[in-house]
Amino acid sequence: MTNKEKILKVAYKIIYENGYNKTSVDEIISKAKISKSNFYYYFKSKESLAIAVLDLRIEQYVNEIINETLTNNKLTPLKRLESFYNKVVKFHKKNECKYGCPFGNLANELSGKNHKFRKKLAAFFEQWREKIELCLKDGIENKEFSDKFNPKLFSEIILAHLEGAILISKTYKQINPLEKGSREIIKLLKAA
Amino acid sequence: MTNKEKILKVAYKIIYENGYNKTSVDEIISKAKISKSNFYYYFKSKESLAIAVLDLRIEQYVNEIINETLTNNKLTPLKRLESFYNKVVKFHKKNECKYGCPFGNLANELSGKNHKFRKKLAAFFEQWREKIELCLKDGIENKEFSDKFNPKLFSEIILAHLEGAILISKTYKQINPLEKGSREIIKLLKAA
DNA sequence: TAAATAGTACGTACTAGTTAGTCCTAAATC
DNA sequence: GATTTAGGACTAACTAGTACGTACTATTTA
Repeated sequence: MTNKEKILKVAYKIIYENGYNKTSVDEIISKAKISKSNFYYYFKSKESLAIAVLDLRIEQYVNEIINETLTNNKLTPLKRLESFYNKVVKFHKKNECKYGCPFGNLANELSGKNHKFRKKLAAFFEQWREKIELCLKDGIENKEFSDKFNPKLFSEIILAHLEGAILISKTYKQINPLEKGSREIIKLLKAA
Repeated sequence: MTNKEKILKVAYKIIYENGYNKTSVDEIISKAKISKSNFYYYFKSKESLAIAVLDLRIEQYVNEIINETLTNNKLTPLKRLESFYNKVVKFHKKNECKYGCPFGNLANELSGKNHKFRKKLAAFFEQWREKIELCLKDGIENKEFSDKFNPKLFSEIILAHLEGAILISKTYKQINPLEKGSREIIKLLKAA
């Protein structure tokens, strides 16, 4: 692993667990076991590192979560949505709900003050929502989902609910709000 | 206004707008125009001030928002929920969606690392959810809402959706996700 | 030989919190 | 009635620590 990769790997974890502001360059270089000059050889600032880390996370999330579930046309739309929720629930269970959503956290912390982060996160949320919308459309078409839902509006609700449920699960330190809430939403979609 | 009240007033605003970690005692005393020693005369730490501010916010939110809308039995359950959403939407419109939910923000920032804040926020969320649940129950009883919804489960969804929608509205800098999402949820509840 | 890496000391800014003491009022004492 | 005392409200100056980022020298590696 190159030193640049080490930095990214360490920062990827710390920024998620502690947030951007609470992550220090000193902590990153100490955990990555590299020198500070080496850090600034690869990244011109803490912010530019965090942007790189966010890009990485988005890329991985799209490849490993979204493309495997929501846009996986080996599955029926219902199964896509179920497997999506299952993956998300599994992830947060593994973390004991401690850390919240990697994107929601940054959006909350930074989007009020930092335009760069805000725009990147807004674009990602929108991309994500579109995948949900497509899944809903397909599901309505093949009659797995009730046709009384407006796919665009309901995709917004699903995404917002997901972000809120992850936050509340983190606050309660219980998976229930996320797990039961998502199950209920699927039930709702199926109901005719 | 006493100096203690000045501190609370200034901190109330700054902590909401900038978060706990990004709010410094120096900024508070500078804006409140008091000395640092005077600050520590009234509050033993920055944290204890923030707890006091949170208590104040919860009290005000219960009195001015929840009791005026969700548990206002001069209104029908449907009107209660509608007026609740209207107040929330109005609040965030006024802020240009910039600052998010005062409680969600703190939950996001602190509940992973600070037990005191986490417990207080979890208790408040639960209290809030119960009011929504009651409103739903009443609405099902008087047939304004469809009886196919489990009030407890759906109150969890409403609260989670609200928190998520506020966050996404903040990220997009647009009221749409919150405003249209909440309207859609009410439509859903009414549908038979 | 040029890119990559280490080490380390700094500079500047900011942070939470402390110290030691002043000012003033009101009650207690002589 | 004059003097002492107690204590609440308040202040300026300071401490000790952390943060990001830079400077500079020196070594390793491809």
